[in-house]
Amino acid sequence: MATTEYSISDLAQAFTITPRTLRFYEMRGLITPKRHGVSRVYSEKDKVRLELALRGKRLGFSLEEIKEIIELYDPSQPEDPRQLYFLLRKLHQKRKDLINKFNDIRETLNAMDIIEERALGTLGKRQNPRVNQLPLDID
Amino acid sequence: MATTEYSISDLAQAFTITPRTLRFYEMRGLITPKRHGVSRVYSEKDKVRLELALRGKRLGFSLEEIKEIIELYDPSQPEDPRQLYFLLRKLHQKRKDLINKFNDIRETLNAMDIIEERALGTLGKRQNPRVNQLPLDID
DNA sequence: AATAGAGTTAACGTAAACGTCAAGATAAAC
DNA sequence: GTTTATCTTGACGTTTACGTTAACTCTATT
Repeated sequence: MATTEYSISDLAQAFTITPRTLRFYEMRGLITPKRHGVSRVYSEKDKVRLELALRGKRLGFSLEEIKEIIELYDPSQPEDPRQLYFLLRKLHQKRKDLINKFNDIRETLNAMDIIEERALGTLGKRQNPRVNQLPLDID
Repeated sequence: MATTEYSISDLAQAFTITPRTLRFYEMRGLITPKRHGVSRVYSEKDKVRLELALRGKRLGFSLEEIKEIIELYDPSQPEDPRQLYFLLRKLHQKRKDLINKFNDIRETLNAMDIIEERALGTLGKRQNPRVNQLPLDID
């Protein structure tokens, strides 16, 4: 397996962010690439963490919250059951956060449906109500 | 009907924000309460707009984006069909934004499921996989 | 050997979204 | 009629999440 590695500008281009963002995320402890001499070398795992970070950002999480979420993904499984239980509790907490956001989305979409119907009504048109508001493959 | 009205601190307490936030949102054009003398008086409609704003904030929208969303809700229906079509296009755009966020949530939840299963596996437990990750009353 | 290209740290700048005084107006309560 | 509470408008401060030079280093050519 060809353990792929990336330079800072590789990742920056791939995700249309700037190198500065990657250095900043590193400063905040989100990603910690190894170094080749002084230059940063990003692994596939680092890339995954970056993806997670950017998803979190799109959802409005702070970098601190994102760091907590990312740390859940750490494949270095702890042996200590207490740490595992701690992980599970954190997991459930973050799941709640996400479900709350999901509900916010749903309510906003519902309200938008009403607006659309009203607008369509004013336009004198008619159409099948409440369709395609969410992708249907929810699970 | 008892057209309910609210003071700035009424709304602040109700939503656990500060008056400063309400004044700031007004400055940015999100809410425009009428005045009793010099004091702000918030209507039921203003309250609704505030709820929308806070939902948008929880989802990570900027105040500018939130303003756009809120304006969609304006019950003063335009007569001009071109404006209505414009409204409909905007509506679809915002829906897309929301659906993107929804997909981000779903992917994060899926990844969390995997982590949980791994942790439970390490704990030597077993359980019904992939349940209760989202509220079931999606529509 | 000089030049270009990509990387580095350090430091200051900035936009967004408020927080935090300060100083005054106003209305209600005593 | 004066304290008390609540409001107002500035105006400056703060945190987050980067942007933007600046000054250097290090290979990699040419």
